[in-house]
Amino acid sequence: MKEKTREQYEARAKIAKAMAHPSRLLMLDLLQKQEMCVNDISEKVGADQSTVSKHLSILKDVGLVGSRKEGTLSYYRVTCGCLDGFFSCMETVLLSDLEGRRLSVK
Amino acid sequence: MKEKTREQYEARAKIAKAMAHPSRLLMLDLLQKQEMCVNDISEKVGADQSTVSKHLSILKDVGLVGSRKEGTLSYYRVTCGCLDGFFSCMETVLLSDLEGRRLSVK
DNA sequence: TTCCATATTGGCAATATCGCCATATTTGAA
DNA sequence: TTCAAATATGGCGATATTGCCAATATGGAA
Repeated sequence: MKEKTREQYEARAKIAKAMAHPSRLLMLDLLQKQEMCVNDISEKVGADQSTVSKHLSILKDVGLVGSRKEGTLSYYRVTCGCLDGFFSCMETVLLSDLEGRRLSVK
Repeated sequence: MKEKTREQYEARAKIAKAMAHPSRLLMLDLLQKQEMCVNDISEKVGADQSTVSKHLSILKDVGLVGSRKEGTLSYYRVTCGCLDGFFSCMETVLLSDLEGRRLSVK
Protein backbone atom coordinates (compact mmCIF):
# COMPACT_ATOMS: atom_id res chain seq x y z
CA MET A 1 0.00 0.00 0.00
CA LYS A 2 1.64 3.19 -1.17
CA GLU A 3 2.24 5.96 1.28
CA LYS A 4 0.68 8.62 -0.82
CA THR A 5 -2.47 6.86 -1.86
CA ARG A 6 -3.48 5.47 1.50
CA GLU A 7 -5.03 8.77 2.48
CA GLN A 8 -6.79 8.84 -0.83
CA TYR A 9 -8.39 5.49 -0.17
CA GLU A 10 -9.42 6.68 3.24
CA ALA A 11 -10.99 9.77 1.74
CA ARG A 12 -12.88 7.64 -0.74
CA ALA A 13 -13.94 5.28 2.00
CA LYS A 14 -15.42 8.20 3.88
CA ILE A 15 -17.63 8.99 0.94
CA ALA A 16 -18.65 5.37 0.49
CA LYS A 17 -19.33 5.17 4.22
CA ALA A 18 -21.52 8.23 4.03
CA MET A 19 -23.59 6.48 1.40
CA ALA A 20 -23.61 3.15 3.17
CA HIS A 21 -27.02 3.55 4.77
CA PRO A 22 -30.49 3.03 3.28
CA SER A 23 -31.90 6.23 4.78
CA ARG A 24 -29.03 8.31 3.54
CA LEU A 25 -29.37 6.87 0.06
CA LEU A 26 -33.04 7.74 0.10
CA MET A 27 -32.19 11.26 1.25
CA LEU A 28 -29.75 11.65 -1.60
CA ASP A 29 -32.46 10.59 -4.01
CA LEU A 30 -34.91 13.08 -2.53
CA LEU A 31 -32.44 15.95 -2.33
CA GLN A 32 -31.32 15.41 -5.87
CA LYS A 33 -34.84 16.07 -7.07
CA GLN A 34 -35.46 19.08 -4.88
CA GLU A 35 -34.27 21.08 -1.95
CA MET A 36 -35.92 20.05 1.31
CA CYS A 37 -35.91 21.04 4.95
CA VAL A 38 -35.12 18.65 7.78
CA ASN A 39 -38.66 18.13 8.95
CA ASP A 40 -39.95 17.20 5.51
CA ILE A 41 -37.08 14.81 5.01
CA SER A 42 -37.76 13.34 8.41
CA GLU A 43 -41.34 12.55 7.42
CA LYS A 44 -40.35 11.07 4.09
CA VAL A 45 -37.67 8.90 5.62
CA GLY A 46 -39.72 7.93 8.64
CA ALA A 47 -37.04 8.52 11.23
CA ASP A 48 -36.69 10.87 14.16
CA GLN A 49 -35.80 14.46 13.34
CA SER A 50 -32.58 14.26 15.34
CA THR A 51 -31.62 11.09 13.55
CA VAL A 52 -32.19 12.71 10.19
CA SER A 53 -30.24 15.77 11.22
CA LYS A 54 -27.28 13.59 12.07
CA HIS A 55 -27.56 11.71 8.80
CA LEU A 56 -27.57 15.02 6.98
CA SER A 57 -24.49 16.22 8.76
CA ILE A 58 -22.71 13.03 7.72
CA LEU A 59 -23.63 13.66 4.10
CA LYS A 60 -22.61 17.27 4.41
CA ASP A 61 -19.27 16.45 6.01
CA VAL A 62 -18.15 14.59 2.93
CA GLY A 63 -19.55 17.18 0.58
CA LEU A 64 -22.41 15.20 -0.90
CA VAL A 65 -25.03 17.73 0.15
CA GLY A 66 -25.11 21.42 1.02
CA SER A 67 -27.49 23.51 3.03
CA ARG A 68 -28.79 27.02 3.43
CA LYS A 69 -30.79 28.64 6.18
CA GLU A 70 -34.03 30.48 5.70
CA GLY A 71 -35.44 31.62 9.00
CA THR A 72 -35.57 28.65 11.27
CA LEU A 73 -35.53 26.23 8.38
CA SER A 74 -32.48 24.47 6.97
CA TYR A 75 -32.76 23.54 3.33
CA TYR A 76 -30.58 20.75 2.08
CA ARG A 77 -29.76 19.71 -1.44
CA VAL A 78 -27.35 17.49 -3.38
CA THR A 79 -24.27 19.36 -4.50
CA CYS A 80 -22.73 16.80 -6.77
CA GLY A 81 -23.93 16.00 -10.26
CA CYS A 82 -22.52 12.52 -10.64
CA LEU A 83 -24.74 10.54 -8.30
CA ASP A 84 -26.81 9.07 -11.10
CA GLY A 85 -23.73 7.34 -12.39
CA PHE A 86 -23.18 6.03 -8.91
CA PHE A 87 -26.63 4.60 -8.58
CA SER A 88 -26.79 3.12 -12.04
CA CYS A 89 -23.51 1.36 -11.38
CA MET A 90 -25.00 -0.03 -8.20
CA GLU A 91 -27.97 -1.32 -10.15
CA THR A 92 -25.64 -2.89 -12.66
CA VAL A 93 -23.81 -4.68 -9.88
CA LEU A 94 -27.06 -5.86 -8.36
CA LEU A 95 -28.36 -7.20 -11.66
CA SER A 96 -25.14 -8.86 -12.75
CA ASP A 97 -24.85 -10.38 -9.33
CA LEU A 98 -28.23 -12.03 -9.69
CA GLU A 99 -27.19 -13.51 -13.01
CA GLY A 100 -23.73 -14.41 -11.82
CA ARG A 101 -25.06 -16.52 -9.00
CA ARG A 102 -26.61 -18.84 -11.54
CA LEU A 103 -23.54 -19.08 -13.74
CA SER A 104 -19.90 -20.04 -13.80
CA VAL A 105 -17.99 -17.51 -11.79
CA LYS A 106 -18.89 -17.65 -8.17
CA MET B 1 -40.15 5.87 2.44
CA LYS B 2 -42.01 3.86 -0.12
CA GLU B 3 -42.70 0.23 0.57
CA LYS B 4 -41.30 -1.02 -2.66
CA THR B 5 -38.05 0.89 -2.78
CA ARG B 6 -36.91 0.36 0.78
CA GLU B 7 -35.37 -2.98 -0.09
CA GLN B 8 -33.72 -1.38 -3.05
CA TYR B 9 -32.03 1.19 -0.87
CA GLU B 10 -30.90 -1.55 1.45
CA ALA B 11 -29.45 -3.45 -1.46
CA ARG B 12 -27.61 -0.36 -2.60
CA ALA B 13 -26.42 0.33 0.91
CA LYS B 14 -24.92 -3.14 1.03
CA ILE B 15 -22.81 -2.33 -1.97
CA ALA B 16 -21.76 1.03 -0.60
CA LYS B 17 -20.94 -0.65 2.69
CA ALA B 18 -18.78 -3.19 0.92
CA MET B 19 -16.79 -0.34 -0.57
CA ALA B 20 -16.67 1.66 2.65
CA HIS B 21 -13.20 0.57 3.70
CA PRO B 22 -9.80 1.80 2.55
CA SER B 23 -8.35 -1.68 2.18
CA ARG B 24 -11.30 -2.92 0.18
CA LEU B 25 -11.10 0.08 -2.13
CA LEU B 26 -7.43 -0.65 -2.68
CA MET B 27 -8.27 -4.28 -3.39
CA LEU B 28 -10.82 -3.22 -5.96
CA ASP B 29 -8.19 -1.06 -7.64
CA LEU B 30 -5.71 -3.92 -7.70
CA LEU B 31 -8.18 -6.54 -8.85
CA GLN B 32 -9.42 -4.32 -11.59
CA LYS B 33 -5.97 -4.24 -13.10
CA GLN B 34 -5.29 -7.93 -12.73
CA GLU B 35 -6.37 -11.15 -11.16
CA MET B 36 -4.60 -11.85 -7.89
CA CYS B 37 -4.47 -14.54 -5.24
CA VAL B 38 -5.11 -13.89 -1.56
CA ASN B 39 -1.53 -13.97 -0.43
CA ASP B 40 -0.36 -11.45 -3.01
CA ILE B 41 -3.24 -9.15 -2.14
CA SER B 42 -2.40 -9.56 1.51
CA GLU B 43 1.15 -8.33 0.90
CA LYS B 44 0.02 -5.39 -1.18
CA VAL B 45 -2.57 -4.33 1.34
CA GLY B 46 -0.40 -4.96 4.35
CA ALA B 47 -2.95 -6.84 6.39
CA ASP B 48 -3.18 -10.35 7.73
CA GLN B 49 -4.11 -12.98 5.21
CA SER B 50 -7.21 -13.93 7.17
CA THR B 51 -8.29 -10.31 7.31
CA VAL B 52 -7.89 -9.99 3.57
CA SER B 53 -9.80 -13.19 3.02
CA LYS B 54 -12.72 -11.76 4.97
CA HIS B 55 -12.57 -8.50 3.08
CA LEU B 56 -12.66 -10.43 -0.15
CA SER B 57 -15.69 -12.41 0.91
CA ILE B 58 -17.47 -9.16 1.68
CA LEU B 59 -16.72 -7.87 -1.80
CA LYS B 60 -17.73 -11.18 -3.29
CA ASP B 61 -21.01 -11.32 -1.38
CA VAL B 62 -22.23 -8.17 -3.07
CA GLY B 63 -20.95 -9.24 -6.46
CA LEU B 64 -18.13 -6.74 -6.86
CA VAL B 65 -15.51 -9.44 -7.30
CA GLY B 66 -15.43 -13.05 -8.39
CA SER B 67 -12.96 -15.84 -7.79
CA ARG B 68 -11.65 -19.06 -9.22
CA LYS B 69 -9.54 -21.80 -7.73
CA GLU B 70 -6.34 -23.09 -9.20
CA GLY B 71 -4.79 -25.70 -7.00
CA THR B 72 -4.50 -24.24 -3.55
CA LEU B 73 -4.69 -20.70 -4.85
CA SER B 74 -7.80 -18.55 -5.04
CA TYR B 75 -7.67 -15.95 -7.75
CA TYR B 76 -9.90 -12.93 -7.35
CA ARG B 77 -10.86 -10.27 -9.86
CA VAL B 78 -13.31 -7.43 -10.32
CA THR B 79 -16.46 -8.54 -12.12
CA CYS B 80 -18.06 -5.18 -12.74
CA GLY B 81 -16.98 -2.73 -15.40
CA CYS B 82 -18.38 0.45 -13.95
CA LEU B 83 -16.06 1.02 -11.03
CA ASP B 84 -14.08 3.72 -12.78
CA GLY B 85 -17.20 5.84 -12.89
CA PHE B 86 -17.61 5.22 -9.24
CA PHE B 87 -14.14 6.32 -8.34
CA SER B 88 -14.08 9.34 -10.62
CA CYS B 89 -17.32 10.51 -9.04
CA MET B 90 -15.69 10.13 -5.65
CA GLU B 91 -12.78 12.24 -6.81
CA THR B 92 -15.20 14.85 -8.11
CA VAL B 93 -16.90 14.99 -4.75
CA LEU B 94 -13.58 15.27 -2.96
CA LEU B 95 -12.39 18.09 -5.20
CA SER B 96 -15.62 20.05 -5.19
CA ASP B 97 -15.77 19.64 -1.47
CA LEU B 98 -12.41 21.30 -1.06
CA GLU B 99 -13.55 24.24 -3.16
CA GLY B 100 -16.94 24.40 -1.53
CA ARG B 101 -15.46 24.80 1.90
CA ARG B 102 -13.93 28.09 0.83
CA LEU B 103 -17.09 29.40 -0.81
CA SER B 104 -20.70 30.22 -0.24
CA VAL B 105 -22.55 26.98 0.26
CA LYS B 106 -21.54 25.27 3.42
C1' DT C 1 0.00 -41.63 4.20
C1' DT C 2 2.51 -37.39 6.01
C1' DC C 3 4.00 -32.76 5.30
C1' DC C 4 3.56 -28.13 3.67
C1' DA C 5 1.50 -24.10 1.51
C1' DT C 6 -2.79 -21.67 0.80
C1' DA C 7 -7.18 -20.24 2.13
C1' DT C 8 -11.27 -20.05 5.00
C1' DT C 9 -13.68 -19.86 9.33
C1' DG C 10 -14.26 -19.11 14.74
C1' DG C 11 -13.58 -16.39 18.32
C1' DC C 12 -12.84 -12.27 20.71
C1' DA C 13 -11.71 -7.62 22.26
C1' DA C 14 -11.54 -2.93 20.49
C1' DT C 15 -13.85 0.36 18.03
C1' DA C 16 -17.56 2.48 15.32
C1' DT C 17 -22.36 3.06 13.95
C1' DC C 18 -27.23 3.61 14.88
C1' DG C 19 -31.49 5.70 16.64
C1' DC C 20 -33.97 7.38 20.14
C1' DC C 21 -34.64 10.57 24.04
C1' DA C 22 -33.50 14.70 26.22
C1' DT C 23 -31.34 18.94 26.04
C1' DA C 24 -29.39 22.99 23.79
C1' DT C 25 -29.55 26.48 20.12
C1' DT C 26 -31.45 29.49 16.84
C1' DT C 27 -34.95 32.36 14.81
C1' DG C 28 -39.33 34.68 14.28
C1' DA C 29 -43.58 36.12 16.32
C1' DA C 30 -46.31 37.98 19.99
C1' DT D 1 -38.79 39.54 26.80
C1' DT D 2 -41.33 35.36 26.49
C1' DC D 3 -42.95 31.74 23.72
C1' DA D 4 -43.02 28.31 20.11
C1' DA D 5 -41.18 26.03 16.00
C1' DA D 6 -37.18 24.06 13.63
C1' DT D 7 -32.58 22.19 14.04
C1' DA D 8 -28.60 20.70 16.15
C1' DT D 9 -26.10 18.34 19.77
C1' DG D 10 -25.21 15.11 24.06
C1' DG D 11 -25.72 10.93 25.78
C1' DC D 12 -26.49 6.15 25.96
C1' DG D 13 -27.60 1.31 25.13
C1' DA D 14 -27.88 -1.83 21.23
C1' DT D 15 -25.83 -3.51 17.32
C1' DA D 16 -22.22 -3.93 13.70
C1' DT D 17 -17.45 -3.71 12.02
C1' DT D 18 -12.63 -4.51 12.35
C1' DG D 19 -8.34 -7.24 12.63
C1' DC D 20 -5.63 -10.33 14.79
C1' DC D 21 -4.72 -15.06 16.45
C1' DA D 22 -5.90 -19.57 16.46
C1' DA D 23 -7.93 -23.52 14.38
C1' DT D 24 -9.76 -25.81 10.45
C1' DA D 25 -10.29 -27.15 5.65
C1' DT D 26 -8.16 -28.07 1.06
C1' DG D 27 -4.95 -29.55 -2.36
C1' DG D 28 -0.26 -30.78 -4.10
C1' DA D 29 4.16 -33.02 -3.33
C1' DA D 30 7.10 -36.36 -1.26
